[in-house]
Amino acid sequence: MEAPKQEQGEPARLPTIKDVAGLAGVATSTVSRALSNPDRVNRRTRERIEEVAARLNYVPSSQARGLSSGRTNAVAVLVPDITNPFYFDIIRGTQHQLKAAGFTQLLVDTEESSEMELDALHKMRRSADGFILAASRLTDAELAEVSGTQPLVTINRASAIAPSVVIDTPSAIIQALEHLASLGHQRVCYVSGPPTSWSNHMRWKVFEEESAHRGMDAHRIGPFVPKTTSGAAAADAAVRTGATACIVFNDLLAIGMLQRLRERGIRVPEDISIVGSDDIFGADFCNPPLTTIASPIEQAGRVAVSMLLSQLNPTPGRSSRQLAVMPTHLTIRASTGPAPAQA
Amino acid sequence: MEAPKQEQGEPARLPTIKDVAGLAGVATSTVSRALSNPDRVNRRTRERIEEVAARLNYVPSSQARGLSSGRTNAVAVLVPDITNPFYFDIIRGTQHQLKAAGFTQLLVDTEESSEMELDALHKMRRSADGFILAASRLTDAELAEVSGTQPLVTINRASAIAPSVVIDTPSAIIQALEHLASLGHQRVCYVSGPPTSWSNHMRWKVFEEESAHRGMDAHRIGPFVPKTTSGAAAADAAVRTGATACIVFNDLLAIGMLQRLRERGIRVPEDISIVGSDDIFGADFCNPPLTTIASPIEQAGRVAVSMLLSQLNPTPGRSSRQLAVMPTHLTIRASTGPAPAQA
DNA sequence: CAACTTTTGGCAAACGCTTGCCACTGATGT
DNA sequence: ACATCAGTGGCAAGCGTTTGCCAAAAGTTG
Repeated sequence: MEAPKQEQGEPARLPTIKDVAGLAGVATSTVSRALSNPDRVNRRTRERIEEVAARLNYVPSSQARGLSSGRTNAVAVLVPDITNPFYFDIIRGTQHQLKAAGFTQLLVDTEESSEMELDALHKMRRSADGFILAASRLTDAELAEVSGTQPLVTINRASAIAPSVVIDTPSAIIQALEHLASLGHQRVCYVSGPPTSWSNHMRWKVFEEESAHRGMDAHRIGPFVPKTTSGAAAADAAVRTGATACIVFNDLLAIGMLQRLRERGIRVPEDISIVGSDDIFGADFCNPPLTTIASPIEQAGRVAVSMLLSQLNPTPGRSSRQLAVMPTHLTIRASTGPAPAQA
Repeated sequence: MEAPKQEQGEPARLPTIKDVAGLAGVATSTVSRALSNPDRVNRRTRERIEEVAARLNYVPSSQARGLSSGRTNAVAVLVPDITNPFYFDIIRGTQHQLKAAGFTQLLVDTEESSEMELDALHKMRRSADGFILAASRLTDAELAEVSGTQPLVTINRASAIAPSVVIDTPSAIIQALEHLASLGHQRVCYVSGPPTSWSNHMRWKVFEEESAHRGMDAHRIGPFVPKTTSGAAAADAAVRTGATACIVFNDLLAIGMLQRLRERGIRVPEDISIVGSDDIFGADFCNPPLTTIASPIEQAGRVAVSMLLSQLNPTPGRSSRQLAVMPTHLTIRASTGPAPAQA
């Protein structure tokens, strides 16, 4: 494949603010202001400058801009696992909102590791104006330290320390248990995810309390890596508890369980009911379609961006919001059904 | 939520190369070289500098670096639809490889629009060293123009113009038709995707040729927006052609069709066989699991990055590769089966 | 019309780094 | 002993913006 390398004859130097200034007959400072601070300059001048800029196809260098202004117009979004559809939804949300605000999104996969998370936070502190931490794996202390240094907002990780947007887990778990109770389930099991996950912790806590409150028999298994591949182990463990219904840390794991149960000939929902969480892509068309705790994840991403941005340039009047709670609702599909008759 | 705003007392100016130079007793230029061009400096000096840098927790400003060196160490990845799992796989691949090479990934959603694509290409030409265009919607002319200006590689869009990595579509379609033929299908249908998609174009071309070659009766329907929501229309149209088997532009659409067919009580594969394309997340657990044309998409992303990087700093010896073809294979699951007996 | 106050635009100093060029030091070759 | 040279390190000129400060111009007021 020796395709001809087409070389550019002209190095085609990109036009700079200087070129614009020259052609418009003003100083570079005026061009700078005309473009980023329009009121600071006479309308006529501004229009002339804009015209020249457009003609030259001028695009300011974000590098230079960042260097002199101290702002980068970029926000880093840190997710534990870029592979997980759940985060895709968040990424979609942040991407959308950031773009709307003229910001660039820097996507980072922290691979479920708090070290990588800290490292990224540190390495990028110069290249991003702020951070969005999705499902942070940081300890409270670490979070506090980082939060003191740079603007950030967390998703699915509440703390008094940093602004955060969280899913209304308690309500979700309660809804799910209510649903299961109404189907006659008595022996229920929580299938847990990563031990470092705050939301996993929350879910179990509420699960435990609420099932006790309803006089249900609560089990817990795990932790499991929240991937479909861990579903087999989770399914086997779940069956072993004798529970007739499971609430699973997330849909990925739940879908994996579904597959395993099917392999083992255990019918869902006739033999065991499964409730997932997050309503990710695929939850509606797996087999059987998954009953799951749905929440507006993409919107969570958007809200997080809004909170971050209002933190970046604070409106003197009102202080920016410190906590946003996203509503949840149970989406009932075919993976939950009446509890099997007593054996 | 009036949480106390914790203000930083000390502005905590980040250490610069100057600070490091000061403490190490050398000039900034030496620090710069020690850090980015280690051989240019004495080992002892370098070690001292490194020690100081580590102690100060120094991180070079990518902005300043970029400004003076002309390189940004960032690559922009443009995808038509960030919502589509297919691109997630690509993004995963590029992300992984870029990170390994110390590059930052700038993710852009072009929303299936060639205008947005061109715009991004233009606006970001200063902030990225190169571009990866996944399933570009650009015309040949546009692509040629852009390619002349900045380093880029395309994925799933071959052209003599720019380096590209493509999926081996012909082989894939042939395999699929072979599979269908061996199941006794005679009347087959191609369900097409976006008209601006090069790969869609290719698939149909090969489909047409190969089915003619095999004496099969080839139909074509569409174009459809490649999302599950278009599946219903596609399914209805497909049924109407009387075809007993469909090859579908992508899995998203195929999964949507599966759902619709199920609703209509048309059995897959007993009444009609469906072959998807891409083997995205979900293709293995939908109902029925989808027979699909699988290819190493994530790897395609990685290869694209490699090609781009070798284009960025060319090795004098060998010219960088202009085309990479990713192998494909048919993953047979449960959505294809013997053709129904003649009506 | 003088004395102010706004508006508007220019000057030049950063911002933090890279890099071409030069100078110095020892080592090597003759 | 002298010229040469590779290895090191410093100087200073950028890179393309923003922005504080100042001055000229234009508008307002009494």
